[in-house]
Amino acid sequence: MPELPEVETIKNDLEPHVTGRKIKSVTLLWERTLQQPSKEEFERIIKNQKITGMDRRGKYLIFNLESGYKLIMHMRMSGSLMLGHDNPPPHTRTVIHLDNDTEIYFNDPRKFGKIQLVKDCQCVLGKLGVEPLSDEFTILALTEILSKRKSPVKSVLLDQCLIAGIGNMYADEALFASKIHPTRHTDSLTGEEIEALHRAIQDVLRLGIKNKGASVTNYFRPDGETGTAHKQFKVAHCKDKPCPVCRTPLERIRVHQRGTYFCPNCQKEK
DNA sequence: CCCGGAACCTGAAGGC
DNA sequence: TGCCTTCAGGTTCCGG
Repeated sequence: MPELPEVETIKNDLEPHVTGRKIKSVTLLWERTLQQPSKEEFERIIKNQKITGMDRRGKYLIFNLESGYKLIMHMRMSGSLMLGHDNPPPHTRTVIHLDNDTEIYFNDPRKFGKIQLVKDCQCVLGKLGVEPLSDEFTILALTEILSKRKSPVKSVLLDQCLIAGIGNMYADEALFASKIHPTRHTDSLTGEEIEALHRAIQDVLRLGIKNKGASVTNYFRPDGETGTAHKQFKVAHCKDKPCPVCRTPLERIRVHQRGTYFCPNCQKEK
């Protein structure tokens, strides 16, 4: 499931191959992937657009087009992008044909992924919260974010309106690294714990990017390689393994409707 | 505001 | 082997 480090990796891998290229056309193989505008309008607007660069915001991937339009993608659960020449992998939902005979394949087995073509990003990205690796994400900013909710701390980390880009895996990793139980309510956290959480969020995301993302399920990089971030996960998807710190068997519970991995010894409920 | 649950989907995994 | 059920979790929407 692509989260911030996976999307950042896709962006970094893809950008040098597509910047300056012109989009000849786009083939929609599963039309519901396109959220807006209509198919006809989309195909008309995108034709012959030059890609001037790429950006990421939260878990969204953005292709900047010469006309000012933005092609925005969200991988949701199982989406990935691949580069190739006339060899779309199974579950390819959209093909972007570039002017050098290269093709970008939007591959998405579960069909949850979304593509949008808009003039103004704000209608798509406007509600997103702070970028956790930006200068704006200070300890004070996190303190204010946490004070806005009285829900379990994991729910807050997953709320894209508050902090953009953290998903299930990196939320668990950040909570483990800061020794905070995932169901702890935000109003019970001490200043020290908030400081530790702030650091942990940035650490786990940076490490994820450094390792080119985590390939736990469907995630592949555009060259078909997997990332290696999951190999360094301490708790995410590690049920019944011993805690790397204290050897207590890790547990899996359900928080915010998500499978949540944690160490019952290192991350006490109170 | 907050929470729980359903919907969107398919492939993998587990039970029998 | 094969059918069946359950599970995986990002986002949106809906009801309480």
